[in-house]
Amino acid sequence: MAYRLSGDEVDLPGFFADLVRCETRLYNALNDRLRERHGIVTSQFEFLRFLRDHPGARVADIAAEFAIGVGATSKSADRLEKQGWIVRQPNPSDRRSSLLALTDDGSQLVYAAERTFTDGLTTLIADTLDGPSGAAAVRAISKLRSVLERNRTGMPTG
Amino acid sequence: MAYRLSGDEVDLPGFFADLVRCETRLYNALNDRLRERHGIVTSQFEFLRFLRDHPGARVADIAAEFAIGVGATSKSADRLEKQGWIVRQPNPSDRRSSLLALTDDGSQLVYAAERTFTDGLTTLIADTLDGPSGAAAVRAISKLRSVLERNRTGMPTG
DNA sequence: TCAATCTATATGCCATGGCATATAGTGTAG
DNA sequence: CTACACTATATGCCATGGCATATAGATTGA
Repeated sequence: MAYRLSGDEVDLPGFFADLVRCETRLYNALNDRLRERHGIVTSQFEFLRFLRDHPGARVADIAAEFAIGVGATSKSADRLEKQGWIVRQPNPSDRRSSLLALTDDGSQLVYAAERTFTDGLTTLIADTLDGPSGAAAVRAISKLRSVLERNRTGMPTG
Repeated sequence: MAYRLSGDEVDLPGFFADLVRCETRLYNALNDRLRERHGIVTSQFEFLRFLRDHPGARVADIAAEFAIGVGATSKSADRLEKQGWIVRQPNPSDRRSSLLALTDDGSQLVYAAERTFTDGLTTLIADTLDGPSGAAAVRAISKLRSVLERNRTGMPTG
């Protein structure tokens, strides 16, 4: 009996290990599919999809969303820009930053990759998350994310 | 209504995003604590802890556990060996491989770091996973991991 | 036994991210 | 208006992991 919570006991290290293993394997599996069919990996798909849903986002906005550093985000944007999928547009209200936006190519890529991504995810985990206990898990992870974001947990320095 | 599962609907892309965000932020936050107090990061702690719990594991065993490539695992072992935390012992039954084991220093490190790790995790997520819905989530993630491992989902090539 | 094949690991090259730092631009107190 | 602090991004160096390949050792079939 390692932990005493109010009424339920949870093996937190075990839960963390499971969470990380799931994330790693799903990321790897989706990378394979996206790389083969679209020449991108999952992190790039997520970046492009965020930009589709938040046009004009700045580097700092993307760093905050994914909890990675602004330096890494800037370099990631460089690579996507070099591929012709995004552009940096001047920010009229602050010349230190740029507004990022998808190009037409980038937009088409996101929509095509989104099908691959969603289909892959469905194949990989839909059955397992089926039923009320799966739905409960989905809600609990969503709540955990909210708490971590509210507390600004795990934001990299740079 | 994006997906129809038997009785429940789950936003799989949303779930995946939440899962990845939680993993990233928890990993980052634990990295901060472990780096400051012990000079290691979470992936190294997990490697060392696995070796404590599975003495004599080979590189391939560790790669399978963490769903990373054997090349990456070999290099990770190099670094831990250089720090004096693990040793490669000759494998009497197969001279291609080595049996990995903790040194005394490595063993002490694991035990000290384990306290930091567990305490950090408790601070970060125990409250949020409290109660029956948290316990349900823990079970569901555990089940998801089992399914992914059984299917050998997302094992890297090399 | 021995060639062919398979296996376990190591290594090289590349991509990515963290952290530290540099630089340009912004805001502010006086 | 100007010095000073602050902010947003870019860049350099390092660590890590993926993938391809190399190599030593094991295994197998004739």
